[in-house]
Amino acid sequence: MGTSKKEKFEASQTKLADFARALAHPARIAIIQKLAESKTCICGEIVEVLPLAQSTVSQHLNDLKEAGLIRGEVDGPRSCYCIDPERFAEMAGLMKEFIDAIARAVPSKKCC
Amino acid sequence: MGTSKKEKFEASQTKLADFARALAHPARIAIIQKLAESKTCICGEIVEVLPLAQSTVSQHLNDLKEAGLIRGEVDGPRSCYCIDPERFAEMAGLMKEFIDAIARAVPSKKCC
DNA sequence: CTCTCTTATCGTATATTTACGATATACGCT
DNA sequence: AGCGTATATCGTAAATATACGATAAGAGAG
Repeated sequence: MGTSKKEKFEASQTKLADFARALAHPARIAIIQKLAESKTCICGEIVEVLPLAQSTVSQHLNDLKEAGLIRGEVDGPRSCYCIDPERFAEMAGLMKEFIDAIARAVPSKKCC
Repeated sequence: MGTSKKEKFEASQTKLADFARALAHPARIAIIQKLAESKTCICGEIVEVLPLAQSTVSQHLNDLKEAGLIRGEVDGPRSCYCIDPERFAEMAGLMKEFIDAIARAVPSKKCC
């Protein structure tokens, strides 16, 4: 019964959760940071930086691609990954909106 | 070999990943939103809103507690959960910093 | 054409997450 | 003391995530 019941929630909540999920591993955080700071990126540079096997890094890259945060073009021997600016901005907006809404509501309260 | 190697990454990356992990499920997003909008919260109201069993909700609440985002005081039959303002602000700050740093670096680039 | 280099995919092992029902616990009330 | 209500915990099952080595696939060099 360990099936996730994400479809029972509001779309905005699921979308935000998916974004958070994509960031829920330090390797994926590191990958995004690395992609942001370097211009044209190949996978090799990323593998060198991370303390993980090449296949594992490739899997994390694929996770980020499925989440829509990065785009990757396979150019034969070396492939080019880069951040998808529109999608990232969309996700970032959702996250900030969420954070601000909570922060706005919370400080006015005394617990119990 | 499915052991997570989080200890091999930078502390800031791991911390951000942990925060994202806490938000990586729509139920936990919904719980935080509900806690923010209601004053003194008891678990019962949360269980009623979510499409999940009581024990599952309790588990999600515990996840959020372990992440430090909420505090919970067990008051016998009804317990009081509320958002931890300092911790939430800390996490929110980290997340915004990350997002802004990426957003600042990305738009100036043409991919490949 | 073959060799090499780079990245992706497959197969597999283990850990973690998600979920539920059943049970335990803790307090308030009569 | 015993009952009812609300929450937590336990036990368990299934799905997913994490990681690695081995292998495949694809382009360029010789």
